[in-house]
Amino acid sequence: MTYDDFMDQPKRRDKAATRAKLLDAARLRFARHGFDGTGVRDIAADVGVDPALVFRYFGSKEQLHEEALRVEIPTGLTDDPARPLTHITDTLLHDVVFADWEQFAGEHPLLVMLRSAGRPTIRDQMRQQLCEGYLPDFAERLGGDNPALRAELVGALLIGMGVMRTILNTPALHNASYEETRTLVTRLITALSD
Amino acid sequence: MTYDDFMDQPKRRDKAATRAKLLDAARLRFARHGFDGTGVRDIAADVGVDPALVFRYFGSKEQLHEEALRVEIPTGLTDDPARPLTHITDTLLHDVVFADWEQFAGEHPLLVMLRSAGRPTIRDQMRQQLCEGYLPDFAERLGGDNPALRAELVGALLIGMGVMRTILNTPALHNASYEETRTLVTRLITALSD
DNA sequence: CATTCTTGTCATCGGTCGATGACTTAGGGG
DNA sequence: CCCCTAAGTCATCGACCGATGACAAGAATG
Repeated sequence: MTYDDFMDQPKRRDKAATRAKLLDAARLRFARHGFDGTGVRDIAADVGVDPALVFRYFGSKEQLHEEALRVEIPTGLTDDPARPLTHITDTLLHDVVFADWEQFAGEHPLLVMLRSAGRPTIRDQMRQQLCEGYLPDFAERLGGDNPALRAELVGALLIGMGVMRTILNTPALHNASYEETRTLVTRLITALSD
Repeated sequence: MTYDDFMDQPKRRDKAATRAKLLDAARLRFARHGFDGTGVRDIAADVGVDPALVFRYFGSKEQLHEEALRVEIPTGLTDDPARPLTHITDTLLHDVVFADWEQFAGEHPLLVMLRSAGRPTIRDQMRQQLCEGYLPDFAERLGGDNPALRAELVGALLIGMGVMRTILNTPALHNASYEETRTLVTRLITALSD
């Protein structure tokens, strides 16, 4: 037992800290088992605290879920209008499909939400993040007729890859390196942006 | 009230018929609200029958779900080895993404399963149908190095389009015609199969 | 009409769920 | 040292869940 563990032993009371711990535990549980598969008692038990605190701090299980899965749209990705689309999709491929989001059990928050897509509120939240956060930047750089549709195809490819790699665990995508996948995806994107 | 309705009135007892009705109702409920969001009481109420019959006929809610969402892999799609991949993806684009599966609330069974992807058994069932039913035929026709990975990219595109169109309801894919989507998808597939 | 098998119903069990409100205890300021 | 506020606990509620087994009623058979 380390010194810090020993200092934590006498259960210091700290609202902000326990709130944060609850959020962390909720992220993991929701990510692994979805909304319906997770109980407030489970989350509270992970933190070692009474389930009633969940409702005191977050109001309801739904609000806890919303706050736990809220994710800031990464800025700085698209602020340079001259940055080519393939660079952006490279980054997204890395962050959405290949990155290890340890706070979300290894998956990107968007994919985590998909696991709870039975709830209409979660579906709406997810569509909003997609349509307002990512797709406009795709469309802006794609050109051609119906750039919105082409942008959604790009989004569909990334979402689908994420689903297959981290939810369904299909073998090829699971074993493929980021590099060899990137070259194929780049080829697809350029084919879409004539 | 028609003559047939009148004949149905005295609740004729017919095991096969009520079993089938339960399966239909289960399909709709599971498709709309997912596994956890559906109760056996709901399904039985749709049919106008006692919930206990679900367990008598199917054993458990899980087995009912499995049987309700079981879907035969369409044969005749890939039995001609000379049939080009783009023809196959055209068909799949039509059947998986654009077709209206009225028995499944308008969605393809694979997408319906995704809504209940919190359950490990359902995930496994879905991966198996994908990896054994569709992807090998893709890989066989794609060529290049790592055809399995390319095949999974094709699958990812279709799955992602289905998710965005019928689960998230993104506007462009929802409003796009099958034809204009098909030309874009064809371009993507050919770019992948050099 | 009586018997018998099948189809459907009823009551209920044990458990889990989200949520509430009253209670206890820790800890810092007077 | 006491006291008051805030952090955490406890008991419990009402609803719903999947599942079981005993029972009633319809249909087939003689």
